[in-house]
Amino acid sequence: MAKKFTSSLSEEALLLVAGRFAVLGEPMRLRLIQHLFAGEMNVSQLVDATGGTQANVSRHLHTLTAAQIITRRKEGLQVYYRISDPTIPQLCNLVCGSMEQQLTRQASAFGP
Amino acid sequence: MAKKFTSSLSEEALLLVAGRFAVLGEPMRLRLIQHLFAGEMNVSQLVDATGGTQANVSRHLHTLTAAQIITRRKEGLQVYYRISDPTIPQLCNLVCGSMEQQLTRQASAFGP
DNA sequence: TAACTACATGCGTATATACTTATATACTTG
DNA sequence: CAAGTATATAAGTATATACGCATGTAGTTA
Repeated sequence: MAKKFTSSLSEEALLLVAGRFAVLGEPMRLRLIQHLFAGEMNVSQLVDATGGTQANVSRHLHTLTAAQIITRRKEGLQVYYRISDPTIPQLCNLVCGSMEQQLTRQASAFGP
Repeated sequence: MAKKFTSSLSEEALLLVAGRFAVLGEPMRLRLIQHLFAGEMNVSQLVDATGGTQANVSRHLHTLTAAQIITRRKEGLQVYYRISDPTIPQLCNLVCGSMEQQLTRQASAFGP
């Protein structure tokens, strides 16, 4: 059984969890993740898809890889990345739904 | 039906989602959230519980309130905060479980 | 081997933000 | 009203990090 965050956690574990949230807290990284939901892509494809510079995309991919959110697969000259952590889509959808609900509720405060 | 992050999202929505992750990406804020899982607490109690300064705790509580993760209830001289977004515990536990699994897998790479 | 392509990385700069100190505000009580 | 308490905020500093530019490295092809 997995240890639950809600029932007290060591400071060290808390820092790890915060680190993971922080990794997901950058728009460019989230953009990369979003594109990777469609399936495996190489760096050039991600550069085109996101409109970022090659250097910046590469760096963020490194960060995501270090966080074990995505994995690297080298094929000749290209490097393909894909999402390796199955909780990432759940996580994103959970947040997305929560945000939508918040905004809907706020919007309804201005009328029916 | 809530819009899913996994099926393409507007840039604006993506920024909002990133912002929420970023809010959860600070250790002190996560520490406050963790203590609030036990129930409603006022600022002084949170200062004691976390060991932070009053000013810093107050600022982070403001950030969490702005993100609609917690709500403020003023009672006389004290201000009580509590978690208002029900997805927060789910979110934290999801990440926590994922981290644990990662580390367990890594640990097992060093032998049985 | 030379030239080329895809990706990674070192370094500098700009910017965001966490934290501290000091002070302000809001409420209570004498 | 004065003094005290709980919380918020303003201003300054320190630090982290995202980004751009330049360059390095790995692999391919001529």
